[in-house]
Amino acid sequence: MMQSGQGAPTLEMVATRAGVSRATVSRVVNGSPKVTAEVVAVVNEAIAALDYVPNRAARSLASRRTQVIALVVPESTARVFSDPFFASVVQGVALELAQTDYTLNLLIATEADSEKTRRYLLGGNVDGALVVSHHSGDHSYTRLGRELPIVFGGRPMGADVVDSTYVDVDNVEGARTAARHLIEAGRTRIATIAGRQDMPGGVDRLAGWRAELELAGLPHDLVEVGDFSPADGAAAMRRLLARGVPIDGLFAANDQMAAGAYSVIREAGLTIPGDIAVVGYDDDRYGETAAPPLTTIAQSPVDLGAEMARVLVRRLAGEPVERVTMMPTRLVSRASV
Amino acid sequence: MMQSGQGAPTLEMVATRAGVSRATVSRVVNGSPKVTAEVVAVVNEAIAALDYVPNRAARSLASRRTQVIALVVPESTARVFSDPFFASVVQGVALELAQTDYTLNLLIATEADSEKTRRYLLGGNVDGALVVSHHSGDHSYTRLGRELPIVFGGRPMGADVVDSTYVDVDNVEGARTAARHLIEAGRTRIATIAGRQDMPGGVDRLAGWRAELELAGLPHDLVEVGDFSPADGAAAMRRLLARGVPIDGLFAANDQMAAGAYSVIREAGLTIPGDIAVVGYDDDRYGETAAPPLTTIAQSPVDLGAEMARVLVRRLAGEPVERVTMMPTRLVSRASV
DNA sequence: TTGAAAGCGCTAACAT
DNA sequence: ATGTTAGCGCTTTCAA
Repeated sequence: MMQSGQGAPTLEMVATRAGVSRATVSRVVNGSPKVTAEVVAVVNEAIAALDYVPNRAARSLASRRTQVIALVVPESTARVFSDPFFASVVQGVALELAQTDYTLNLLIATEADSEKTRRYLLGGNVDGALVVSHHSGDHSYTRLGRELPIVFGGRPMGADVVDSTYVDVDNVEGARTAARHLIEAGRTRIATIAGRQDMPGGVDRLAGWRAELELAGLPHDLVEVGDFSPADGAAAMRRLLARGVPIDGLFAANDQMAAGAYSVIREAGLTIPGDIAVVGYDDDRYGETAAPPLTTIAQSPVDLGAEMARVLVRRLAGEPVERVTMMPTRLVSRASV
Repeated sequence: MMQSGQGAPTLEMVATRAGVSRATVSRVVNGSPKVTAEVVAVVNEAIAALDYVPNRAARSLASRRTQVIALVVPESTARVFSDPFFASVVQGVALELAQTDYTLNLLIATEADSEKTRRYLLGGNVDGALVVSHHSGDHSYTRLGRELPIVFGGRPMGADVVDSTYVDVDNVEGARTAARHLIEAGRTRIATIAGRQDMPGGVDRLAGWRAELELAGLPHDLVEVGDFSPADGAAAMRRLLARGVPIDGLFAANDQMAAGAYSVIREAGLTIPGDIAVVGYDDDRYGETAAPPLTTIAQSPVDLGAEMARVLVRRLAGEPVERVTMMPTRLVSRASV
């Protein structure tokens, strides 16, 4: 099935054909500066003629570098993997890494064999790792940061946060913007459907909402928590309405929960934004066609992923990197406010 | 923890500690049947004691197998990567592969350097590849099937289809089920918002819808095509309504377009299912909380991904595999019909 | 059933 | 600036 000739051409074959030593070919392949331009040309010609591609395994074995970066998605996150946010982060990482010499190793880390994942990562199989959105529970990955270069996506929650490198969307600022928008629209009884409080995004968005309401001297006790799913958003909205107190504004910690809230608001015979103005978070594609179109806080998960990859690659190259990178958010104003 | 002094423990260290040769340790690690149970035990003890993890590069170099499977997502697909369907397929693949000795190499293949991708795949970097949903345009991958074991996700559209191995959801049957459901509900003027006709899913779902209407002796000319996005679904619905002919049933080729159609139907002052009964496809999480909840055709993209991985792994193991595997679909009946 | 020995294709000192 | 020479850690005949 695999043969197109007699096996792949080796560096040695290139050397022979170019009339130089293997070491020289290796230098050319790795872009060493100390090779004559003429020699480089001859070698490259031979490489092209033979359609030579370096053997990763051999290269890795000899150099003790794998050129592999693992993208670890904890299973708990994978459960909401169908959430476009995570999918896009993965996409961003893949696209960025494609520009480099690194290969992407996608790992769904089930909690069952987290030890296996640990072993794998520390077993010299990868040069570094990218870990997306993990909860306060799995400190294992924050710990790993001491033995393997790791860049987290989203602020890690744990004891070792102080010396972890991470890239995050500015959840606090995004939530403040959302709350401010509601306040500027004249709303005074603003509720929020917060996200899981064991996830940084859940905590930070709630904190931002609260901070802005406090600043405006408005009450900030209309809080219900959901798990980021539409169904839970609907349930939270139901609880909010059941409190029997008036509500004229709502900030949902993500668009999926906002979608759930929409249906409950409608069921209750209330209008959006007439009775309740709504702001979501994430700007996933459904908000656009919702009725009314959802005002939301946009971030670019693809950019987040790409930035994580960039930071790790720079760090692997020995360059100094900032420990924290914040990705900006922006308000997408539509008809729900 | 880590052995003092040098880096990771090597097979040789295990051999020394267990008092056997490196060859024997290798056999144990690879599960060779011809090693005494006692020896196996001793070796495994040493492995555990040293926290030994085989070095992939060395293993790969010596065995001439990479133990790497590439998951290729054409960029055109990645654009709709935020579509939960693809994200879930990726998840399924990752979970399945985690059960094996294979490593997942995720590749977003940009059309710009498709040649680079080709080289990479044929350069001995992977043992096999999984390719998801590609269009009629990129025959490159169907061709690759001759030189590298490949399993496609979704029926490949191209000249070499006949000798490609693929796993697909049964789009034709799913669409027939949707149409039948609408017919059984007494609808007689059933329209469809078909998906892109350069994608197998688009073609097959349209064909299934048409076949079922023909069978029932109903007209099947109410067709508009969308690109699977909510926005395009809305546009298609607008065109359908603009025809000025009565419509009492709608089959959307995916839930995202159904979501778009919903908003247009509402805008037009029509009710669901009163005026128009709607059936979607994919059962993504929004359908549940739509108003009214969307009746749809469910497939399991995670299972699809897992099955693709399973088929490829079996094939790499030299076992005979079925060229075509069809994953079942099922009707999820909610309030939109 | 086990061991000895010869590489797998490449990089990295160290020489020249 | 280029070549020589050892390995990197493992699998795999081939013998014993």
